[in-house]
Amino acid sequence: MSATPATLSKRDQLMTTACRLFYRDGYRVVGIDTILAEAGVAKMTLYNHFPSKDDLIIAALEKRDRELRASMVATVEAAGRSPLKRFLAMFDWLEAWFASDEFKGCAFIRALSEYPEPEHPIHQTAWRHKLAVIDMLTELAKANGAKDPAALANTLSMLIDGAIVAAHATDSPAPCAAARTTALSLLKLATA
Amino acid sequence: MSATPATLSKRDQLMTTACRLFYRDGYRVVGIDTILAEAGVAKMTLYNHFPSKDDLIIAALEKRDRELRASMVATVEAAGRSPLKRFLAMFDWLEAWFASDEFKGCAFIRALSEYPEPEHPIHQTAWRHKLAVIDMLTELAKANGAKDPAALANTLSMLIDGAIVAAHATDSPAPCAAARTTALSLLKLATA
DNA sequence: CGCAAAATAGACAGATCTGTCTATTTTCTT
DNA sequence: AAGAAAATAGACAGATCTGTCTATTTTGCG
Repeated sequence: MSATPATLSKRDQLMTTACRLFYRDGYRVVGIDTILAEAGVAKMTLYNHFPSKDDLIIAALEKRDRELRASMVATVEAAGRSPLKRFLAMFDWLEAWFASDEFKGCAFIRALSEYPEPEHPIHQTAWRHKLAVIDMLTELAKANGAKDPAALANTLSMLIDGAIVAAHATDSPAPCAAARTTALSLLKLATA
Repeated sequence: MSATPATLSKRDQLMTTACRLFYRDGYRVVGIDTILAEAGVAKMTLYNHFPSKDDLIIAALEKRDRELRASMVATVEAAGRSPLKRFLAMFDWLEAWFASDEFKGCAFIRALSEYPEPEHPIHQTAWRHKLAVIDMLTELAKANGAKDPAALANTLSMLIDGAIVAAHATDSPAPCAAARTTALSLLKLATA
């Protein structure tokens, strides 16, 4: 059994920096050398851990997926036991994210955009994140008594993605309010 | 007054090819030389018409904006005078687009994604297209008696953007149906 | 301590990119 | 037909990119 190293492993340093730079600037525009310099890691260390830049991008996306969903879950859990409060907590989470300084839209939509071929591994990795979020929304819809939780979750996911795009495009958290109001209306319709 | 040339001007040949390749593959990944070779145009001709690649991208986006909106308007007009039919025609348009072979998501969302800085001219050009579509939706909402047409149009725009992302990610026109159903529900709510 | 594994710096290949320049040819207009 | 404007091919600069290789140093572990 391998002991946990006191300092972050080189692999983790690499992924943390890659995650940040890819999200801030883009996937194609950020070069390997920039990440290496900022992470303080040698090039061969990168290529010992990842076969190619694309694999690093995929690892960064998977890392971000884990972190974002853990953060969503934490916010939902903190909202208590009321299904409606838990449902609305997703939009609190969204609003806080939109208002944060680092917000630059959705890393996964942006990955889908930069790698538009459906067969591309990066494209598929990005979509898996959306599916995982839809699963979360389905659970919330179910807990709120929606008649077709999966259908509602799909629609909510679209609404949220549109809000993210609008918030990014306008550099404003305002679209969250419209999304929240609409989501509430749709939830009422789905339980009526 | 300049006579209209029988053949397409070099500028137009360039923009048509650029538009197609940028949409198919992406903005950063497509090089100038590729566009020039495919368009059959010399490099200096490009730089006599456009100061830089970014300006070509902006011109291509503006061209696509004009074409897409003209196509939307044509579909809406062809739907006749019934405000509801005209409203729903937008989703017919969307569905046909999703089902087309060339469909690769929204060129403007993808431009926002590749140029995530809000100050970037390409970012702003892309957002102007979304604003123009929201204007169209506002008119349709008004004609259908929505109490707050602008608010409904904003929400519909988000829903549509989310549907485009989902259709692109899954390479399937299915998300359009959910968007259409939801749009109808929201329209009813907005007029009640 | 001593060895094996991991990480290092840095050169390197080979390709690609945007944008510039020149000298020549084609095209359009009068 | 003549002159002006537009377009051409192609070389070129200078930067950047991913990925490989080597020789050396650092690190972790028994």
